[in-house]
Amino acid sequence: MINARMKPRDENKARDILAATLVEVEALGLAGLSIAAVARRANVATGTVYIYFESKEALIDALYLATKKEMAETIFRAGEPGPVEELPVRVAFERMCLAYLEYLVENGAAVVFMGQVKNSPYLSETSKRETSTVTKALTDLLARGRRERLLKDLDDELVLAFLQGTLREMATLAAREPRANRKKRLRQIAALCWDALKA
Amino acid sequence: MINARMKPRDENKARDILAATLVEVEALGLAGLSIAAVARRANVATGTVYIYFESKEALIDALYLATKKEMAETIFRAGEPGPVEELPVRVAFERMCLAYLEYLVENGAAVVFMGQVKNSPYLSETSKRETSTVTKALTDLLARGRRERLLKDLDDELVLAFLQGTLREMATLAAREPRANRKKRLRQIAALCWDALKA
Amino acid sequence: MINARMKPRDENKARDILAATLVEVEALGLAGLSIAAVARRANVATGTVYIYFESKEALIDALYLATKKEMAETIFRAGEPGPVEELPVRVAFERMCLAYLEYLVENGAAVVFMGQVKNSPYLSETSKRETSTVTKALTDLLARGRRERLLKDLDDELVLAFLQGTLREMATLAAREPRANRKKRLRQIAALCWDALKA
Amino acid sequence: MINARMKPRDENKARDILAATLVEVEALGLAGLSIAAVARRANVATGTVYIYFESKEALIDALYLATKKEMAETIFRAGEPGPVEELPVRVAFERMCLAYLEYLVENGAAVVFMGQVKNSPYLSETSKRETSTVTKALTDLLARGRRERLLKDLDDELVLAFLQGTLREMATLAAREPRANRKKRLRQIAALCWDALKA
DNA sequence: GATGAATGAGATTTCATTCAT
DNA sequence: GATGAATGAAATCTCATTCAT
Repeated sequence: MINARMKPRDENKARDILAATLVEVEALGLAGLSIAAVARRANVATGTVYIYFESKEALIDALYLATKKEMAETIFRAGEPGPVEELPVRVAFERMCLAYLEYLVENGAAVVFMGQVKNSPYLSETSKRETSTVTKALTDLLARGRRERLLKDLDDELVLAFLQGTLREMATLAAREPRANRKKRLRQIAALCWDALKA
Repeated sequence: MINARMKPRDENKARDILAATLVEVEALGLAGLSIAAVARRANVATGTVYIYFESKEALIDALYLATKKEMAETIFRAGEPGPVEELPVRVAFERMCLAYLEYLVENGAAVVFMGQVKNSPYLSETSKRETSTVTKALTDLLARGRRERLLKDLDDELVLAFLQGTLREMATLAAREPRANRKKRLRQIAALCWDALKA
Repeated sequence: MINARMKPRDENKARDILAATLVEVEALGLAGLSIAAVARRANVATGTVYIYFESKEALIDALYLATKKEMAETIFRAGEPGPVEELPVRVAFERMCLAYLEYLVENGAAVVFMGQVKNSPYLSETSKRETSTVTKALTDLLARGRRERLLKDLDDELVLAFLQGTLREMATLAAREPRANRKKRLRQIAALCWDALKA
Repeated sequence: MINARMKPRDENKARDILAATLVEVEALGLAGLSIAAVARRANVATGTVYIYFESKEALIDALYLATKKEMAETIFRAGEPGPVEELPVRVAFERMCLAYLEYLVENGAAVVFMGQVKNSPYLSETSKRETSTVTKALTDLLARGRRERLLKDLDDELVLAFLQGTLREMATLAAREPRANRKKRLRQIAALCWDALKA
């Protein structure tokens, strides 16, 4: 028996719409985003978008949360297999940096989207606050690094902002590079970050 | 005697409109920008905006170029008084970082604007390409640093992206800090950058 | 089954909008034409006009072509039933004149519209050139008339311009006449034209 | 002593503005007419137009009356030197037709303007009614022609409309013709008109 | 649920007219 | 009188959202 008010069942369609939104924002920016274009790219009718998302704002909000979560999980999974806590700090740090960089390079659209969405009138206050609990893996590592006198004694907030800014910008650069050089380039970047933060 | 072919009689008005645009974009993002709101904030009639700028696109383009130029000049002036070429590399580097950071902290709106405008449908290709010639002061310094074996042997492009991303992100952080701590915090950041790049 | 790529579902609506445009232009001229007024008269929302016609220019262009086609077909059908080629030249000529005159009298709005639209900034060059192939019926008749030494030896272009100008102007006059006199008046006009052109 | 409320003294400027209006309407139609463009073409400032004409409507109205008057005078002067009344009807008729045709050929812009202005929202009712008293020369001639049994017994109104429509349309045609052929072509047209109207 | 035509509020842009210089 | 920047009402056009099918 299916409840008439149940959530729409076709979860693929919601995914298609979110993906289409990402591509559109990458191409034209948030200011150039129209629901009609999203629907066209997702191969659904305009009205269908409103079955899965209450409004344009809700759509953007949902994409924001989804992207944020995916980013965090990417870093988180960088420790696996095998618990991060047992690796030497430097190795774990480099793994995480590389995982995040690779994610950013492969997902340029996500980078653009997150950049656009901040300071836009669309993002709800709730979503802005929503801090991923998954960054915990990283802050734990930083704490350990400080304890072991390997890292400078800096606020988490500062370090996170540093990594955020650096990696995002440099991933954009690396994405333009030929595939062959890329691995080397990413390692270079990770080394840069370590040098910046090491005691 | 004013040239009959020049439209703007009052250069202040163009400035007012550009300034109003910056404030509006900071508040509502590029997607929330309306010419009516800009005009209201600049204390002119809607139509007046079109006397100074051909279209919304042209307005944004002009603001982009103006902001880019101002940013570059800020770094450039950091060497003065006294030619940068005679300072030790490390001192000159720190001066430039601090000058840029201070500019970014004081001009959060500009940071937001530049972030929004990239990947927007408004920016003309010409403006995107327009590279400030003023970054030369910085690249000269980097070259000197490499020659003196003080800096890592990295592409200018990579280093510029690194500084760009790091400083922008961290300036945003610093802007939220109480005025008292700020100076110290900015120095911390500049040190971070040096450590990242030093040989 | 309707092609997914075709926009107008309701062909009547396109017709309504075209008709409303004609009425508006008759009343206020092309210079007084506003899309809002057209929409109001056609009983649709302003936005709906843009579903059926890309722009104001496209709407006017479409109306121009439709009107031109209708005019040509009116003359063309004057020969039916029974092929024009078998009628005496004079009879066929008079039939065509009368048919065209009657059309013009009944469709004063079309006359006004065509007069306004020429030399307007709205008409595309393509549409201006688009010459109805249907005038062939008339030029065939003129050729036969010349062969039979019934008509003066004049360029088709000159004769067509003569009929065009004369009939349009006089139809406007006839339209103001009481219905009772009209038939007689139209015959008078057709006779005038024959006298002008006969050898 | 000059009255402060006197009419503007520079009559040339008024003429320039009227002439500029004519050219603009010929190029873009009445719907494409803007005061700014008129001013630009007349080499005056926008505001200056309003010194000589109360409003856009008044400007168009004035141009309408001026053009109408000029047209009538052209026909009128065709009889001179020497009173039309003493010439044979046919000769006088041809002279008038040719004079009018030549005027129309030389003044294509006036033809376009008059066509556009009819059925426009700009023309005042007063101006529409204003019938030139100068057409009297022509109607006198027509009356004489009828008395002498040279012309068909038709209403003046009908004949005037006939000539109006025919000559205007054919002048447009003749204007496109090389100068050399033109004289011959105009005679052809005048002959056509005579044949149409002769008894 | 899915569709896409229809809606109309609101955005951009134009332009007749005014007014300070 | 002459100028052209400034005005703001009104036009064109867009697009988030709704709704009949």
